[in-house]
Amino acid sequence: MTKVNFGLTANSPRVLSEKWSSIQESGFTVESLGETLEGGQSFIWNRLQENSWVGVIGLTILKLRLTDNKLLWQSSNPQEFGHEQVSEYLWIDQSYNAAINQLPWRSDPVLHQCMKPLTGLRILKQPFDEVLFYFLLSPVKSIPQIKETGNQVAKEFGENLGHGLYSFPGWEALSEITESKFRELKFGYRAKNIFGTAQFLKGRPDWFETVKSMPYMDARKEVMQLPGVGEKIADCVLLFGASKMESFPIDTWIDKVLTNRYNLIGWSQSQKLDFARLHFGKFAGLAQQFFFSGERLGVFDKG
DNA sequence: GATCAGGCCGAGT
DNA sequence: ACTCGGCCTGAT
Repeated sequence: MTKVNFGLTANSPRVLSEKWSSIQESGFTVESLGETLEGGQSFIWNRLQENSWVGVIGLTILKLRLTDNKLLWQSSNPQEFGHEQVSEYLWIDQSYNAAINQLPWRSDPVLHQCMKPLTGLRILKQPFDEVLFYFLLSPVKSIPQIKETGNQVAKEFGENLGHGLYSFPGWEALSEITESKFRELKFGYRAKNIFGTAQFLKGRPDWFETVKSMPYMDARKEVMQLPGVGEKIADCVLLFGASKMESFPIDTWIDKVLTNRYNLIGWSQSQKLDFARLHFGKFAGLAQQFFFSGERLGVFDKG
């Protein structure tokens, strides 16, 4: 295996290990890992090759590679972010299989059709604060645009980790930045939401942990008090950042699936949401991710 | 140059 | 409770 040199000095705490560590039977395929990392739930992953990716989680650079059904990883900080943290981040444990088992794919051909080509697709367990930031940036923007804007903020205000990689600055740092500065960074009308949220979070260091510990509906109500957070973004943030698997974000793609594939023509948004929660159950968010990736990959176009 | 995006919010029905 | 237009910016 080639040594991966990310340009860090030898005594840096964030130097990458030379060897790859491996996780057997991860359940991922190249397709499902790619969609998990790049399919709109996270904006910090970059594909290096067809089967390898690099991303920044907290202050850790993580590199992933899938070969021969084996998942390989390298962490820049294996003491703090090692096997256990990688497994948790990627939802590699038995609870994933249990979640898949609870989805109604056996009696739902639409869902089953989406799941088949994406075996192993996960909901990532990302840092809550970072997910909130990225999804506040997301309205009416494409994935590449969100990635680029977020990356610029990390570059300007985050920590330089080497290799052109930067950490998410955190809300404490963001709260020191003016709205007009955000507008210079092309946030557009999202600038006032990021600014307002940063001001709200200032002096509330426990807010994220508190919300995470709340039941889904309470947490949803709490998150929706933030400026720029409506139902859709609240559900994204809770699903991807707080492991609230009941969350079922309905964006335009999912709306299309519900309308066209489940024939909910003429149903209101709240009726569609009721249907989804009832039909898909407590892992509705996982079903949502299969739909999102399935629609993106065009599984419905093939008849 | 117009129009429209992976949404939110406030105003009006 | 639901519909509508405005909002920044960038891509067609």
